[in-house]
Amino acid sequence: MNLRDRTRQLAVQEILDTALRLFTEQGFEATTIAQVAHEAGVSQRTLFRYFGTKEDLVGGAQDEFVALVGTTLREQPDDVDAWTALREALAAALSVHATPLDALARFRLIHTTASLRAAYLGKRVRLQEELVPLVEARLDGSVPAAGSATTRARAVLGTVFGCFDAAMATWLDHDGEGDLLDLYDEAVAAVRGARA
Amino acid sequence: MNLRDRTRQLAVQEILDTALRLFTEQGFEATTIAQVAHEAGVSQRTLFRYFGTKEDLVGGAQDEFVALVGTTLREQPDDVDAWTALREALAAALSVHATPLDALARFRLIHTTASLRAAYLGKRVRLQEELVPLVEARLDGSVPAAGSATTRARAVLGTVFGCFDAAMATWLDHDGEGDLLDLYDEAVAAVRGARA
DNA sequence: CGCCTCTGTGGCAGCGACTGCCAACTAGTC
DNA sequence: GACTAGTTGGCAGTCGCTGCCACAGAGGCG
Repeated sequence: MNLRDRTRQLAVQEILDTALRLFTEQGFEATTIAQVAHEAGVSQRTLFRYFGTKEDLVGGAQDEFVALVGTTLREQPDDVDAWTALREALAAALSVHATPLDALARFRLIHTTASLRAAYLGKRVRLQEELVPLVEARLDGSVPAAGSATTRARAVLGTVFGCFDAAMATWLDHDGEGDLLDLYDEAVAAVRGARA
Repeated sequence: MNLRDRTRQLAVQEILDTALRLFTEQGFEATTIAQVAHEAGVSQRTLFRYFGTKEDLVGGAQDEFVALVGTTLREQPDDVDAWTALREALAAALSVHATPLDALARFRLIHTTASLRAAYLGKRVRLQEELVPLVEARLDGSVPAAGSATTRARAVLGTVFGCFDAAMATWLDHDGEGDLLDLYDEAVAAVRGARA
């Protein structure tokens, strides 16, 4: 790896750390880009070259999350149904967070800041649309169903992510105690009923 | 009603019409607030006094929608279960749109513009949180369920709105043909199975 | 080792959304 | 008809974000 690449990676990490620190200390809105750039030791212009928007300073990890859901879903065997495959994808994506404590801080920041939450939701919606064909291929064909396959796939995706949000909200309410995936299972069970 | 109030209402309508026209003609991002204000015959400052953000120029109807879902849900008889009550609330909220054509244009604009979509999703998430206690009171208590009532209520809400999004996406794909509520029923059926 | 090239960086000016402040105006009141 | 109070508009300023250009330093070459 080049010297250039190494220094750049160092700068990126420094920016991310500084940003998360300042955002949690004094709030997202109250922190200016100029402040983050200055304290991280880079120019404002460079900061915007690395991260396109202020929200990306927090949501960078979310991009990995989104990407991982997609790749994991693709890797599932063909005979796994949509619900199971999506659950596996969420589980895999959640495992990227090194420490749950870091995840808690980051998720809470996103959850409590309007603009961050909006940015996150926007990315998620885009992910959902990407996954539609993948889910469509896994729909249970044994039971004749009404409506187009696309609508049904979208409904499954909306439900999965809706239940994931429900689990996340409760998880944050309880300060990250308990397993997020267990809460997700509870949420899905509440909607679909207990099944094998 | 005062003369003041009347002229103000007139100005508001003029601004809304101008905004929707310009947004659909040349796109949301490509249209500046200055342009809308000028063509509507008011100052920029006044425009921002009426509408806090650029997104509100489109999403104003969404606010009614959101409010109507809440009030309708509250008005449902106590013995109506959560799913049915929420369906009724959505149906009532959808009926506010005078012409489906206007609704189509507005929904499509929101659906295809990233920032508008993010703003809409943010508002909806807030609505969901408001509705949690109302749904919680309507959860089916006849079957013992795992997990906290709050989580289950959030899951139901997430699913309902997730399915609504699925229906909306398909509805927009088909240029607004068919009944949105029928599509919603299809989506819910795909998730929960056909029930009485 | 010295030179050259080329990528990456920083500064600057500028745009657009949005806000606070103040002055001018005018609808409502007595 | 004058006074008051709420409305409006303009101005300046902040903040996120972008295009442009000059410069420095890293990587490749003889």
